[in-house]
Amino acid sequence: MTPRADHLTVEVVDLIGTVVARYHEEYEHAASQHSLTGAQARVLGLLSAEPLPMRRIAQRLKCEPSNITGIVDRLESRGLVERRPDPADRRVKLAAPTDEGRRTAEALRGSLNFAREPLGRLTVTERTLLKELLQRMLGTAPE
Amino acid sequence: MTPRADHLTVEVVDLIGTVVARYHEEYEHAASQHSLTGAQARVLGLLSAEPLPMRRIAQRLKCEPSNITGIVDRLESRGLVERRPDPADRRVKLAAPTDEGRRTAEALRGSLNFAREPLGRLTVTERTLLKELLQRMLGTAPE
DNA sequence: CTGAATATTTCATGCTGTCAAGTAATTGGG
DNA sequence: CCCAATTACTTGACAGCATGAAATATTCAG
Repeated sequence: MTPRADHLTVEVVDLIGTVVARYHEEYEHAASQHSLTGAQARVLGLLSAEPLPMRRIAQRLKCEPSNITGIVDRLESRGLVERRPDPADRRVKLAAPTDEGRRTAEALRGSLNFAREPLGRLTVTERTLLKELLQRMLGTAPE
Repeated sequence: MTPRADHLTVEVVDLIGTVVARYHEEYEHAASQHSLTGAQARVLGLLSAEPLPMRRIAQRLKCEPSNITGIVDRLESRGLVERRPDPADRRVKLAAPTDEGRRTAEALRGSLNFAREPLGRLTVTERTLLKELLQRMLGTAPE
């Protein structure tokens, strides 16, 4: 049942590997345009949607909370993020973007041209098809 | 012409982001099963296909050659890789896997189950379709 | 109220990555 | 032929990411 190492599957995995490499490359490049590292850009992007406790950030990024301390430190020292107390729990610190942080996050989204360049080669029908295939692959399809 | 930020494209980019995250996670996990880091596993995988000069490895991984020195140092200190002189050019050192390195690389490929798990949800027809879409997207399609 | 659990930070450590400088070997123009 | 430029690799210094263990402050449960 499970495709072991048949030729087709190997080809697809290879292609996905290429997509992964290309995506990373562009993400890092977009981040460095704004003097940010990839990790910093990811955290800033997360926070621009919604302020989060340090712990939650770590869960989203699947890393240790102690790691987030440093990343938020660097973002904070650039004035892109600030730590706010959580009124509901004094142990918790909420990381929230500043106005400049929000602007940077917005600019970051704009300069991530992975969306435009490779996907621009596909028609709307093809993009729809690709979406459905990826959803099924990831098990996020609505059945 | 280019899809700017339409809903469909954003969805597809999001899905690709999820694929990228999942792929990385599984790759790192497979590597750590063998006490290797992701970078070490990537280099070992490259070399298991064919011994390469340090410079070529750096080009493939898109990083500085001085970085490769350290990674190959660590692989060499574990007996997975050895440096050999290039008979044609005495400046060049070829990094080649040892027997154990080849065995580790083989085991690594086997334990990378990204191929089996998510792709297993797709039929052969769907995998073929996905392959073609990715090829077109990456501009590697045969036309 | 006390002890366990939780949220964050700090510290030590290792790996990845960059850059600049240094060594060794090759190559090409005069 | 020879010397200057180039190329391949290494080294050292430094920043960032990531982990794990220990410390602090706070909450929570019994």
